[in-house]
Amino acid sequence: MSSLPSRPLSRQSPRMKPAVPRADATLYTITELAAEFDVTPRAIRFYEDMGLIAPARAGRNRVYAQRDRTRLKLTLRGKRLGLSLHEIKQLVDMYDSPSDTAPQLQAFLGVLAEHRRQLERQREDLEITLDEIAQHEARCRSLLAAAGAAPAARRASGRPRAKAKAV
Amino acid sequence: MSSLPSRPLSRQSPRMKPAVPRADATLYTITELAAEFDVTPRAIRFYEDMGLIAPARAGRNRVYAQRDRTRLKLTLRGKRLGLSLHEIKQLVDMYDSPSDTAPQLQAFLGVLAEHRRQLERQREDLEITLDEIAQHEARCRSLLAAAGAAPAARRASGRPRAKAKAV
DNA sequence: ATTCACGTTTACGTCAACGTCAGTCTAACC
DNA sequence: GGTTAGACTGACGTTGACGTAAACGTGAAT
Repeated sequence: MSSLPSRPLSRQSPRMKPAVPRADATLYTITELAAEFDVTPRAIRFYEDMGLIAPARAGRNRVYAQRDRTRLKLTLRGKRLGLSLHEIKQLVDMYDSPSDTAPQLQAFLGVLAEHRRQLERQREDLEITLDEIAQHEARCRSLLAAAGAAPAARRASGRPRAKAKAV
Repeated sequence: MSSLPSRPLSRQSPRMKPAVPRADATLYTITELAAEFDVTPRAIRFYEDMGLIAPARAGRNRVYAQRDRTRLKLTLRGKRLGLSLHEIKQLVDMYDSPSDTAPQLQAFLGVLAEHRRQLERQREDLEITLDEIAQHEARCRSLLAAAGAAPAARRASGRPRAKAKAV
């Protein structure tokens, strides 16, 4: 009944550029994707429930094409940015929606602008935080150097060399 | 019983550099901070429960000094970066902990390095996403321009000018 | 024929991060 | 002196994002 190819649903040959580059027909099972992106199948199914992915089916089983893989990738990237699944959906839905009417396009621009504002603020926060972390690291290292040079009780704990280079 | 000054717990004068710049003694109530940072008092109390802030008390009431205000600020910045309150605590705790012993400093460096890795990856994700958003915006605008120029039904909807400049 | 090894659905559990009440206290103002 | 305005302490509710367990199906290997 099912049309699933026996085992190697995804051919192991990694990059086999076809002569005619028609939309890469490589398919994946849910556990393959889960392993590749280091998430649980449960999470992937959950993203499907939330409308983020919509894989095809072979009988009961889910079959993921490149498009689905991409959407999953975008989803996880969004997660790393701290976006909610709802926000992520707003974004990934635009990636492959035709959306031709003017009002729709206007709405899209609105959403995009909002996300851009948020992400740009995040970028500021990020730079500041990374700067501060660098400062703390420098301070720690200089303290370690001072503590490692002064006391009589000197041990070979860790590496002897570590030149603190303040930023 | 309480030593709370009657009303203006926080003097409205914004920047009154004292001749002797001793650690800015300005104090804040919880609602003042809540208003300033646009969060609820409940959230601030929750952060206290999580060990992120530890304001002094005047009787039963919380009194926030500059140090507390700073930690709250750092907390909210961490939130915008998508960090958990636990992660945030790790970071802000380092901001004002003396921590002199070598093992402690080593541990700190480890935590800092980990956070830095995470944030640097996040920065990559951020740049990519912002790029993609810019592309989408450009595409939307060009579509709007094309749709606005062609059809007979032409409206004065929005601004007529908007030159899409692809990245 | 049975046993895996995966995959599926359904349902309930959990954890973080608060929101939302309810009841209380207290300083202040009329 | 009564009331009103903030602040406080529980305690329970909620939402998002899954984890976990149960019960079942199914092709492949032994």
